[in-house]
Amino acid sequence: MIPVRVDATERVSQTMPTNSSPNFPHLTASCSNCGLRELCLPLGLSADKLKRIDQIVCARRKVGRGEGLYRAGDAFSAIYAVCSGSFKNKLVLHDGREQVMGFHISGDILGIDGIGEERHGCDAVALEDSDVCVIPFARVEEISREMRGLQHQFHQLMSRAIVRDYGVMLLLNATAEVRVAVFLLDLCRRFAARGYSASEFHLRMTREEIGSFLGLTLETVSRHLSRFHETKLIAVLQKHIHILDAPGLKVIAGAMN
Amino acid sequence: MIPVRVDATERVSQTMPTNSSPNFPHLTASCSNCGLRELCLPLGLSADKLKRIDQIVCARRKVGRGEGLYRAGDAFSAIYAVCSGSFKNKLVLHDGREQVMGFHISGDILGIDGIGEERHGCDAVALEDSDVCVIPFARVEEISREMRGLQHQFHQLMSRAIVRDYGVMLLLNATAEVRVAVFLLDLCRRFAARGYSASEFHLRMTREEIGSFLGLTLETVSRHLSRFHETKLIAVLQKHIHILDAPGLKVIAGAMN
DNA sequence: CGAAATATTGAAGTTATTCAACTGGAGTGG
DNA sequence: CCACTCCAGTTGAATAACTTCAATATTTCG
Repeated sequence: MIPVRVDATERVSQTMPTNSSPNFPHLTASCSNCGLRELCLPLGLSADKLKRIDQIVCARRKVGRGEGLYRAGDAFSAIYAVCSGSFKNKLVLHDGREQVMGFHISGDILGIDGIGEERHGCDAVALEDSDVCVIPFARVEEISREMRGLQHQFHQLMSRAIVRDYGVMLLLNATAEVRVAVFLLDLCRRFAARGYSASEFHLRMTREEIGSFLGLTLETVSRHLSRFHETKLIAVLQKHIHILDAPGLKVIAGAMN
Repeated sequence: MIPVRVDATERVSQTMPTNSSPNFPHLTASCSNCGLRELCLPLGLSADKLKRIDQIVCARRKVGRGEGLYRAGDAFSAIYAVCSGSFKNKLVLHDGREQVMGFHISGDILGIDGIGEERHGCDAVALEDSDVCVIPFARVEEISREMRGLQHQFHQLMSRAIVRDYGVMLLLNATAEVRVAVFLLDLCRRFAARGYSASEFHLRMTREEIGSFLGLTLETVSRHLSRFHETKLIAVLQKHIHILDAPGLKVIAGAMN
């Protein structure tokens, strides 16, 4: 099935898909029928193993735009798989400023930062109306003890989160131009992996949130987006982004690693 | 037992301790007798459970100063617990520059970034002659399936690595002065947790390596160390650091979170 | 519709980097 | 043992990059 370009607003606000395209998760809280299984926790598990972990998801939960899924300090009991929509992970600093630690879209797992201290280490806030699968962590550990496939998959998932963080650290030592370029390309890559258009998308986050994540001011983000627009690397219209010259962006981003 | 101030050179070059102080790991590759068990993988496990995981460590390995424990791209098969000495984790960028991702001392676990892709994601290089316990990862998973205590401990360890990375990301958005202050205080804290002096220590890494880690140039690191020296927050003599006014440093560092 | 939030753009100011000169130790070999 | 060299570190001056402050435009949402 060839992924078709779908308007971002349509795409993400559609909570009840009418087909079984891999782009759209079923509403049922069952991994074996979920369109996201190749991106999410069950990645790489065979069909019969999938059946066994269907019981891992305890419930679906809707989170409205701007609502929190969990907050820093909340007792940790479950991790969450994003089914639809998107989230930011953020920290509120002592002076009230907010630091964005990452953005998450469908297929991503949220909340593993809570395991270490038995409470969540940051806030997860929905950037739009979203759905998550609630996965009680005790159940992950329980089934992991019985199924080495799931156990290993979960370990890989945590390890990859660490490697991703390495990437963020690298990013934070690059110039503002490089940071913005890498940010855009990273979004492209993630959308593409989900069958969405990699060349055109809606930013669900504000310039301020992007800036916070990239360690820049919102003005700097805006300026570099404008510059990319001027140099015809992208077309920006508010939150609509159209990638016109991905190779060109990659040249800029390539200055990093 | 009150931790006594030990000269850093003495402390770290001493490979065969003569007592059973918690400061010094025994040479035997057995967790139940290891002085680091409260900092390392076995943290929180009861004595009888400790016995069961004694088999988890496969061997000890010595790594000479400047030698690599593993390199980015190496096939992943084991994680490592630092017994003595210290390491840097680094990435070599396409242009040959080196990016330091972190520093690790005794009790720290190295290599978990390799789980996700089955190969190591960065280089681990000894900053001085060091010893590690080699822990085959297959054995970690195997014993984890049988012992929920170890399983949970390992999950917490990975989760904490992620939270630590959050801290690094925060740090990289702070001013150079704050970064250097936080770096020093973090070293203090980690040394103190191991029973070493928190107020006086030897830096095993160069200014360039500190700068790389903190996202600063070596000159900027040097300048801020000098400024802290001038303002009597610390006394610097080459790689010897004496913390004179930890509260003062904390005030500066506090500007972060 | 109107208020509040978000985004853009310019100018001035601050901070860290770059380039460069110099100092001091550690290690080497005569 | 001393001279030599190399590497690490310090310090200064000029430059570049990002931030801050400010004004204005645009959009979103109640």
